[in-house]
Amino acid sequence: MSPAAGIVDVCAALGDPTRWQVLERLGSGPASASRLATELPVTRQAIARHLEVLADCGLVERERVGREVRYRVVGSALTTAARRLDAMAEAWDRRLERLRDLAERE
Amino acid sequence: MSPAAGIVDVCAALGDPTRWQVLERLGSGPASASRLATELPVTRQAIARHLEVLADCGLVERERVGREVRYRVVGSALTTAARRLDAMAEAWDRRLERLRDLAERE
DNA sequence: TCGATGTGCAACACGATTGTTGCACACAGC
DNA sequence: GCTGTGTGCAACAATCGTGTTGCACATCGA
Repeated sequence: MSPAAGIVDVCAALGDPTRWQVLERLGSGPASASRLATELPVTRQAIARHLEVLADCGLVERERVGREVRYRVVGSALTTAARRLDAMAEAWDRRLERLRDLAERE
Repeated sequence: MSPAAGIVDVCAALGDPTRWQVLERLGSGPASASRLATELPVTRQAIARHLEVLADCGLVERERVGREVRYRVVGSALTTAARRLDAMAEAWDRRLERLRDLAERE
């Protein structure tokens, strides 16, 4: 149960401000890379790479619509990540509290 | 309610495998940078910087014990981050579902 | 057919990260 | 006082990440 696999990649993806801008924009409705580029202060190519990162770790989904590629947020991926983090926090808290109890018993 | 402040930094901190090793080790009990360096395959200085990153976003706490500095995991910080992510995921899901309903009504 | 729009790929610049080594300093214990 | 251990700081190398420009190609629509 060590690294919980993809959680590191998800966190790395969420560790960039521009990707948060992309995600929050997609949270209000699907859009293509070109569309996003008109609304955010970065070029389409930069956004395309951010979208690739987000898609690689499952935070967004691609969907071809004619000649354009539309991206949508995958809320469940974020929910899963949140649950994993919460479970780890709880486990750590329990272990440390047990240590504290042991120390105080002597 | 845009970037939720420190969540980006927390995620960035969690986006590095070595920092996960440090966190998981600290999850089994507090330790100093030198101690961690003997258990992980990186130098003390590298670990010290990772600990600084983790401390800056509240994921670990420093505590001086004599001449050494002990670090402990702060589970509540991780829990807070998890709750924020979960809340965002839920908000996005709700908004997208409302969009879907609107589209299907016409 | 032709132009406009959307995408894909490559090269490049630049700063940030990550890791190292080396040295200086503080302090606990002999 | 001296040695060992823990910390702090600085310099350095190498890689990665982010963003840019430029160009080629596909496709929708007039």
